Amino acid sequence: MSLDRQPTTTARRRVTRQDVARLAGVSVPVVTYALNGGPKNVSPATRDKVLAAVDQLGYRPNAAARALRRGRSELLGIIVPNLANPLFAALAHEVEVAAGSRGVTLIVLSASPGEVAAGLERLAARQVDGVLVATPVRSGDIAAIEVTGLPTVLINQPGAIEGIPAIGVDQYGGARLAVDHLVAQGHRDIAYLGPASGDQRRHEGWRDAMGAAGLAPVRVVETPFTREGGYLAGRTVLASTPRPSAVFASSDQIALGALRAFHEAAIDVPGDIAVASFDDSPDAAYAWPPLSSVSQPIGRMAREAVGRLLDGVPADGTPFQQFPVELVVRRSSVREP
Amino acid sequence: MSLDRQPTTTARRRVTRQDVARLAGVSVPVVTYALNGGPKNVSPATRDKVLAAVDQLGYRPNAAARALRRGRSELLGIIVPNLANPLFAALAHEVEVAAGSRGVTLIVLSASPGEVAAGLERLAARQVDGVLVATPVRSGDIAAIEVTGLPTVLINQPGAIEGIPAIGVDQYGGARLAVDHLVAQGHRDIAYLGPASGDQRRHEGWRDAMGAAGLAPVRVVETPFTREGGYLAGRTVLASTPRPSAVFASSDQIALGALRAFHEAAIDVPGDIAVASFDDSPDAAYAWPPLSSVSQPIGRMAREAVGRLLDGVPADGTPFQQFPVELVVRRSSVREP
DNA sequence: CTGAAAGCGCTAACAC
DNA sequence: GTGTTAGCGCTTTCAG
Repeated sequence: MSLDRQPTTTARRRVTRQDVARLAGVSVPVVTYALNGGPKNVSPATRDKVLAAVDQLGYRPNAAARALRRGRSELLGIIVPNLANPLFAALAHEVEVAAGSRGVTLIVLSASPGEVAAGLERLAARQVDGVLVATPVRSGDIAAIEVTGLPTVLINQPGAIEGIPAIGVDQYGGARLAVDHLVAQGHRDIAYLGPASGDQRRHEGWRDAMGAAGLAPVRVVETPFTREGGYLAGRTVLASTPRPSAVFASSDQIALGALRAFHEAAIDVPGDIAVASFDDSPDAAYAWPPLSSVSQPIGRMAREAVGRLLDGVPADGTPFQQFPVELVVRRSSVREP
Repeated sequence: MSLDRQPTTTARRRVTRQDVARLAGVSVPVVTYALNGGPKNVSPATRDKVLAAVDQLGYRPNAAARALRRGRSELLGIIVPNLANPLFAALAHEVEVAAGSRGVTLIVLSASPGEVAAGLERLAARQVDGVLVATPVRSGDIAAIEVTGLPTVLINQPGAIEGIPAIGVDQYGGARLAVDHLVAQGHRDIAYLGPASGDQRRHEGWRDAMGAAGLAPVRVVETPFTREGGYLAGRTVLASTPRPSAVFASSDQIALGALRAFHEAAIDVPGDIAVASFDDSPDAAYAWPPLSSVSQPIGRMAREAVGRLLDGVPADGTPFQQFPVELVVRRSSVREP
């Protein structure tokens, strides 16, 4: 008899729509209508009563129940290679903000290229409404995307793959921009630091920019997109004879690593070696010297991706939605910035 | 009559335990038992049948339904001030990995100090099993933590607050470590760069280290924990007369900004000004010169936090679980590293 | 404008 | 070892 007492001031345990309905003196569905602006209208008076009850009880709707019933979770997932990489941290941050402003919550998953499919499975089980994949996908992952049936947008990839929509920049054009700039600074011997096999548009951009300037694209130092890799690549560059007068690093992380190698060897940048790179991640401006880098409009891309995932792909949408890049010139590539 | 046909090879739309049970020729609960190692045992033969059916249909359990039923979501939340800050990116990454290895998924929320309570509400609505709060909490947030009733662990805070358990390092001791080191290098005039009002243990550590060395702790340049703030603080330091011979930056981000200001003014580090800082975030080692910094065992703290959230606080646990810090000495504070 | 009833997919008693 | 039953909290027909 004392079991179903309802406290009048504060909530004790889990408060449900039941409790709110009881306190407001209405039925459960009416609470839904009032709260959701639901499928039905509610008289202002009832609405106020409900809202008051919600307030008084500290009622908080149960997202799991709602997701189960509606089949949508208001959850978005993002798969990144590594959140500790400033570029992906910035991307995740922008996506989180964009999603949050629409009442949607973000799940972050770290997954290296081999783990993308597994990540998609986990997100699908979570009933997310859509997924943003920033880890480079392999062919097997495309199958996983299709199997899960999740709305998916690729980002930070060379382009759309087998019909999966993608958002990104013209990586080839961006790389040419950077290398053209180095050429314009008078450099004739420009090394490429980065991945060189597979679908590497930045590598191709370097190669063609060199070719277009009548230069031989022969200096390639292969390295993954990491600071550590960049450091080793930088040392390799220093060990080569003759030393190139400039390097194009295919990511800021690589450039940062190379910069460290150059500093340790007391090589002046840009005096002895000029450096340009790609991504313009937040740390590029605070490197020393500040890095000239090809900037991607991460914020805009994040908002667009969230929009596409939540509102559906525009019917007339091209599979690959391309955003403009811009070369931000800083000290690392010019004497007088 | 053709409506309930079940495809024999691949799943078409949403596959449920129903479908699996039907195909395996068992009842629904048995599927649960087999999949979960459930409350009941299942004969190996049945188990195999079930697993085969799961495989064949591409069945994926619905996490929303499970969460609704069990009252646990296998979801953890983390609230950070800004994911774009490398320290918090590293923290979130470690937490994600630790959670993932236990089958738990991570929700990331960016929230500045004023938004923590709102973030907690959102996470509570999501039925998360626990929350890690890395954004500095204010008194009002404690109430929110209590109202939501969520298992919460504070991290990156001065200590436990009003009984909310916390994980972290001895910020005061870490700061003293860094400043003592600068003193040992012969510096007598060491400026403090960072927040100085409120509960700022790092500031106190600097002050007391100075006092212990018989030096006057008079040089304070207030700045928030950002690169931009550090840059301005660095310029302020350069404008002061006489110029201090060393600075203790209360975070790496501040140090990075100051470093930039010093470079722009062609001030040699550590020759003209030595620098030491706090956090040892991933970018500290790749700054130039590499930053001497007080290192926090982020990975260990992340794993511990996840453990506490998932397994409950050990009964004998102290409210503030302290991890050791370590000063990593790099070039920024010594002539010969 | 409001209410009664059904069910989303899963798990946990409780039988058999 | 396996099946039956009930219900988590919410939304949605469908009646009134």
